[in-house]
Amino acid sequence: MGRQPCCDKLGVKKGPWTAEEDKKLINFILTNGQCCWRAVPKLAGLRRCGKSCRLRWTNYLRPDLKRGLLSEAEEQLVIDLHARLGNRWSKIAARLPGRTDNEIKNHWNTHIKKKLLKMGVDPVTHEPLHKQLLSEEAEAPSSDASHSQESGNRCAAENDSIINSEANSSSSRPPENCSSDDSLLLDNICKNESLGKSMWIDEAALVDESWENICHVGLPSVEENSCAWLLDCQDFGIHDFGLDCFSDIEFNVLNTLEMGENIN
DNA sequence: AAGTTGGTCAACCGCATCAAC
DNA sequence: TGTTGATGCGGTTGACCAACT
Repeated sequence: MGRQPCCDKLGVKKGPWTAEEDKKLINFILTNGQCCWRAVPKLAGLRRCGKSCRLRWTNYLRPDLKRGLLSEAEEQLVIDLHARLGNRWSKIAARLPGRTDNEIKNHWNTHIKKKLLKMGVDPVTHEPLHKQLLSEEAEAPSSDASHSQESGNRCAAENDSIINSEANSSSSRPPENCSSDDSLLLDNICKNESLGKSMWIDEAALVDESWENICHVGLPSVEENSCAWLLDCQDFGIHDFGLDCFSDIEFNVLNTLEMGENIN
């Protein structure tokens, strides 16, 4: 016998989350921590699938999430990482603090893809389109689509080792074999300190760090990302969760939120 | 003003992998 | 050690909104 099913399909609610459901989920996770998603809906009093709860938390409710469009530097980083990793959005997201795989995937499909096409770059292979046309002409016609996918995967596999070795290195020094594109990227990253830091940090460390902030510190320091954090709080209604670690300033923001909720 | 189209993004679906039994 | 469920991930869908006709 294996485990119990994650949720009985009967009576499970689907569709958009209400503010009330969000509150219940946040309250539960802040109180009990992030464990065993199967049990979360029941314990939190939600008629949702555990999977749905996890998704809602990781993609929308996590306090360390950034909001708004990706910056130029972030976008450039996504493009570079996509060239290395392919469509492995979770890996890419792990290197952009405060961004989710879903968010990056959406941004890629709606913005970056078009941008690259406009620039004459194939968003799948990251090769110039004219160059690709020439190589496709030279190849057998049956190998086109599968080839680009395959080469993308191969590229991703090759780059796994690159990325892993980067991650294992605690130094902020770039890899010695980086291309001119990489150098350009690094310039962008260096302009954005937080990005620069995250670029070389191990993924697990990133996750742990963000969770440490929530569980033990309560809030990031005022200097670091205070605006982003306060904006996040607006989405939460954290004052309802019995946390006493917020300053008056933050409560002012939360009052604003409350007004918004009353409208809903 | 009403209808249509296109863009955006939250959420769902299904598959792969891992781990519990 | 095989089976089965949990979890994570990428792909896809659909609701909502703004721009356009």
